[in-house]
Amino acid sequence: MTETPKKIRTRFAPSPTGYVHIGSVRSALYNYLFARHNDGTFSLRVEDTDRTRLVEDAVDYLLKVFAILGLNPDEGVVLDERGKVSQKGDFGPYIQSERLPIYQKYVQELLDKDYAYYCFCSQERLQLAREERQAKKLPPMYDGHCRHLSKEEVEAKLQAGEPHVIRMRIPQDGFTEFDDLVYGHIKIKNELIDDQVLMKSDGFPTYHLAHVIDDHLMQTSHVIRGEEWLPSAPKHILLFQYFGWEVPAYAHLPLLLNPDKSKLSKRQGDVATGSYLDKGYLPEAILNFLLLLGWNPKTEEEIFSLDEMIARFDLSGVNKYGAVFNVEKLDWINGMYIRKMELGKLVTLCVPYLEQDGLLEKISDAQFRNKLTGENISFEKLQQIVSLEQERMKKLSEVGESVRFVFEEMPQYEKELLAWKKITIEDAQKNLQTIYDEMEKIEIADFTKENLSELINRLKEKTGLGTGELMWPLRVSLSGLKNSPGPFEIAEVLGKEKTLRRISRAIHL
RNA sequence: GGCCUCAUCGUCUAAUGGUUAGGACAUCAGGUUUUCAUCCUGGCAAUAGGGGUUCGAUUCCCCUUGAGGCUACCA
Repeated sequence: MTETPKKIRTRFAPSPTGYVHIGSVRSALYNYLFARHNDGTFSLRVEDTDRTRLVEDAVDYLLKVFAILGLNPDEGVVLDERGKVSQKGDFGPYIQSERLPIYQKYVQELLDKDYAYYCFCSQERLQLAREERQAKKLPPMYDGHCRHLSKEEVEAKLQAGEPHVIRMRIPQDGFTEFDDLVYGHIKIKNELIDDQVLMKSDGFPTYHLAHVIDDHLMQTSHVIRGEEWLPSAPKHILLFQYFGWEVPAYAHLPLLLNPDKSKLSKRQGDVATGSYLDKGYLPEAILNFLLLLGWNPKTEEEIFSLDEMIARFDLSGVNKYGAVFNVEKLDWINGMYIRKMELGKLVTLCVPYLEQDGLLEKISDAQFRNKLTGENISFEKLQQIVSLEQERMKKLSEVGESVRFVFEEMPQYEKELLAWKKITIEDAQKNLQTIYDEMEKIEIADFTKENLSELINRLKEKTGLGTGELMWPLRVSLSGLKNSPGPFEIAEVLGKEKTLRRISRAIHL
């Protein structure tokens, strides 16, 4: 008789605190990939038990970021067809603040079994006790003050309405151990585990209680979460045992680090996923980068589409040590994706950045207006403009600055820029005149980069001038820049009339 | 302080009880190119230290050192 293999169910359980930490996205990604790879379910549960840190609309924001990234949960808190936050699945509610009666029921069970007890200690007393223990160089754990209150005492205090919490009763001896899918066997002395608060005085559960109850009830098969939870995992194991429940598989993920190797934090850089998106990092590039921070495919491949990630991902490829979040590599990956991208899609993605930089105004999906000159621009023309930069961009936010010269009526630059190596400004202008005269003869319809290239080749032969002697001044006259795309491409995009106007201007500077 | 975890180029990482310790990013040099970018070629660059085990250790064990995490009625 063979058992049906257990359905793989993973979850991502964020707290709605207002922004989406890039490290959370990596955790979510690994959960997502693991579930997908195993034909399982990926769900999202909102952990809003800390009432003091709630931020309005945080869940809505988080789900939108996840939708952009393509990490939509199958179950739990999701965005419905109309883009509204809703819940889906058989194990709801998926928002912890809506599950209070459930936690109360189970914590009562713990109380009944004497695996938990009421604690009436004030915050001040706890603070003092902690300091005292620290002064004696003892671990700053709860001192067990309320551990042995009699039933009567507890009853009396409860009757009197004294504020209280419920703590977990940890065995004084023995060990708690478990096997982590990443870190291997973990074993810890019970005497070193604190009598953790399970239920706070406001009636909300702590993370520890809620995690165990929810992940049991929601049939989570694999808990994949950050390494910061490793030290408290034994408490969770113990709780599962207290309830008599099967312990899920745990996989703790190494932390993402600042350049100085401390835990990735706001102070030392950008940790808000939204700001990477705003800067023009592509969702697929962000995921690809995050994938490689802590996981490797055991081959030398580095660029993976989401489908490839799903096909390849497994927990055995996860590293044990933290990885520095190194933006240079992200830039490279992003550049790779931009270069590979279909031009039309790239244009669509660039439009908001061009609008933001005040270069472009969108009239319809196919019609735009150059805000600097008031001219109309077709989608096709915009494609030509963007293609000038496709190979050169690292992130979308750079597009405006690099193509601004195309939008301008006339680029502004110092005439000295026309000079190149031993070519003086006057030489450059003379060469430009030669080019101008030849270009003028080309029909508007034939004003293509191929024909222009041919033209310059002809001129080189005819005049004996070197490539750079013609190209450098031409490029500067058209772009006004020290570094820019090639002059033929620019000329084609500008068209004959504007090209000639710009050359003429350079000649008469 | 206590507990837990980790340790290969600057960074992300691969590899094996026997390799010239591999790849990528970054960097440097050269080529292509009017410039920058792309692209191509090449260079620099690592097993933290000390003990074991072993014919042989970067790999296995121990210690030291270093780094990080946790140590809340936050998650």
